Amino acid sequence: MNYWLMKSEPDAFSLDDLEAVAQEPWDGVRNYQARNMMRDQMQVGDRVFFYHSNCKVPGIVGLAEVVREGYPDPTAFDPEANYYDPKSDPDQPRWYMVDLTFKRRLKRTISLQELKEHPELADMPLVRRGNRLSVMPVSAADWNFILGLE
DNA sequence: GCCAACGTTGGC
DNA sequence: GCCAACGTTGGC
Repeated sequence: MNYWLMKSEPDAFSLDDLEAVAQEPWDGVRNYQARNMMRDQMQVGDRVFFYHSNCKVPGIVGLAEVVREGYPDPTAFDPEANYYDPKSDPDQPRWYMVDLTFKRRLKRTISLQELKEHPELADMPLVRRGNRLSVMPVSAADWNFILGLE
């Protein structure tokens, strides 16, 4: 089993939104590194930190789980969709996604600021300057350490 | 293949 | 709203 952190802007899709649905296709990711992780590495049962970005207090707000492994993102083929990519061919899809489900909300938000205060987490891509990946791996040690902060 | 221009992300 | 960091695009 692997651990991940996935970012979402709460104005667009929040943890509450995830809780309200049985299963959510994580469509719209248009970054190759993130695509590779979703397509090649994420497995059913993997645990996910759900992170709110671009908001008042950015941080980890809850836990999710992968319930469907990587498959082609259909929004890339839809000219009406926000994330339409004419270069993604259904016969050779460029973009992939996974499905997530809500597990639970954290008792409190573990903010980015707080995460940065712990030297134990200094190697996390999340706390590195300029990091923009919306999907990133989390080590088991970091996963457990962060849950211990809750 | 280089790199300038441009668009996006996301913390602050 | 600002702007630094980064990815992508496209001319050459």
